[in-house]
Amino acid sequence: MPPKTARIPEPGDNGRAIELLQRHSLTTLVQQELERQIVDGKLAAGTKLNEANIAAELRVSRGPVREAFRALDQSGLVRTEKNRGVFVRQVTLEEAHEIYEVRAALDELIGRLAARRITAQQLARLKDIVKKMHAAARTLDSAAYYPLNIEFHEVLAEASGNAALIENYRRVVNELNLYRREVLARDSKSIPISARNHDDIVKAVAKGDSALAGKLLFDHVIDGRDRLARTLHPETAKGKK
Amino acid sequence: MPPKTARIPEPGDNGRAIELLQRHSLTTLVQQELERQIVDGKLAAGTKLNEANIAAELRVSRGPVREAFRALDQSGLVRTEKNRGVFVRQVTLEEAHEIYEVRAALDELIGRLAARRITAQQLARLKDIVKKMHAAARTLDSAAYYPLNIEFHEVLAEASGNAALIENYRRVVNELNLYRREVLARDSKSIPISARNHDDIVKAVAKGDSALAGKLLFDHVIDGRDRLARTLHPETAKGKK
DNA sequence: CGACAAATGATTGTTGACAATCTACCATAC
DNA sequence: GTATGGTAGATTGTCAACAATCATTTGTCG
Repeated sequence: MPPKTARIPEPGDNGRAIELLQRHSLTTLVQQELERQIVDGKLAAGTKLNEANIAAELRVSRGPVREAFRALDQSGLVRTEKNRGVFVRQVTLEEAHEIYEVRAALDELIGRLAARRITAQQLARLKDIVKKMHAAARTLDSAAYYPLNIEFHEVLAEASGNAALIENYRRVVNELNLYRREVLARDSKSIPISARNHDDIVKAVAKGDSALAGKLLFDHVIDGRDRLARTLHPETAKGKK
Repeated sequence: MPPKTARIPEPGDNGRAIELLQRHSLTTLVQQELERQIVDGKLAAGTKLNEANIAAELRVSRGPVREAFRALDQSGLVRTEKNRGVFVRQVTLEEAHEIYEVRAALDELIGRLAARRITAQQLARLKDIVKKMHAAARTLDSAAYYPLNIEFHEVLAEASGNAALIENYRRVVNELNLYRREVLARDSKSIPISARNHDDIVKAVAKGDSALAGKLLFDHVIDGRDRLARTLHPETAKGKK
């Protein structure tokens, strides 16, 4: 009589690789590739995406490309015009203004939850990132600062322990990248301010002060938005309520 | 050199109807139809969606159906398993718990913004809805109360004046409908509490008290979540922090 | 010379067919 | 009787061809 030979493939198996290959269809691969190129800025905002060309480049037929377009449309990275094609989404100043508010609300929740749930390991990572941030701030090195900023908020989001929140946060940040990309380097003056903000946020989270961490993050995002807006349009910014 | 003959069709045209027909491709129509059926509950959570069957029912080929699936997948209404098909998404208790928190954060922002920007007309609509709510609450008529509740929050969202926020709000609420649908009628006891909440919210918005309106809405959503959770799982709820 | 109209080329929208994969059932061996 | 292996049917993944629509150019008329 054979004993229970229920074979559960242990993780670390090569079954891991098999599973990945099985889950990825051409549609998802095309989607990921296009998303990468858009977020990285290799496909500039407003660029027209030609189905046939992309299909030829990626060596697939138009079907998977079209399906990937629908997914990207829904996630806000491209906009579709019937019989005209799909274009990398242009985010106007007004839209970005609105999206920043949404991000602020999400980040506020991230702060509140992270203050309660963050692990010692995650907190150590944050402190390490902040340390590097101050180094970059001293030389106003925006090229070094920018990825640190991304990473800081990403770690914080993960520390919230809320998968739905993380997902929404990432989508919104992706949309904002479409707006922010072109104007990154211009805003080096505000780096020291931003770096100090992160200091305070880490302290609040470390203390477990949920309300304070939330409020600091909300204000941090809104301040960043307004600094960026002033950098882009110095004349119109001051009168804005 | 292209002569700038930018022809702008004036609004109020009959071009309005034409424009709608021009914008809707089969893919978008299929997407809207499926979304309607899912949110209405005609397609129960977990249902397998057969490409060929749906294509036959809607008298289109499989292509547009597949594209609609990708869009619905990205918006969280269905989940896709490679070579197995797409299924109406099942939202577990834990996921719903998380999504409710995201909704609470979005609603908090809605409250803050609406308190500043709401028009007299919108405020009148809210008061009218609340009046009807109290009528439904007196008889614990959950069938009448539910659509009023939807409408109340929809009007409030529009009053926020933030298109990106409204969009995110609707997506999250759509996801929650997948969870809430099955258990609506059970929770009639908490209707009076919910109705009083709406009273307070309207007052805060009318006063223009941004912070209070936000806090009331946040708590309102979280309270609703917890009441629903207690109704579903009376035993596990009390120990929850 | 400029404006309108028709035709041409390019691109998207849709469809049906083929290939790959999974599910269910049945036969066979122990 | 249970378990293993294989086969048949159904379903999804991908592709290429056809139809519809849009953009551009060319030609004609005023």
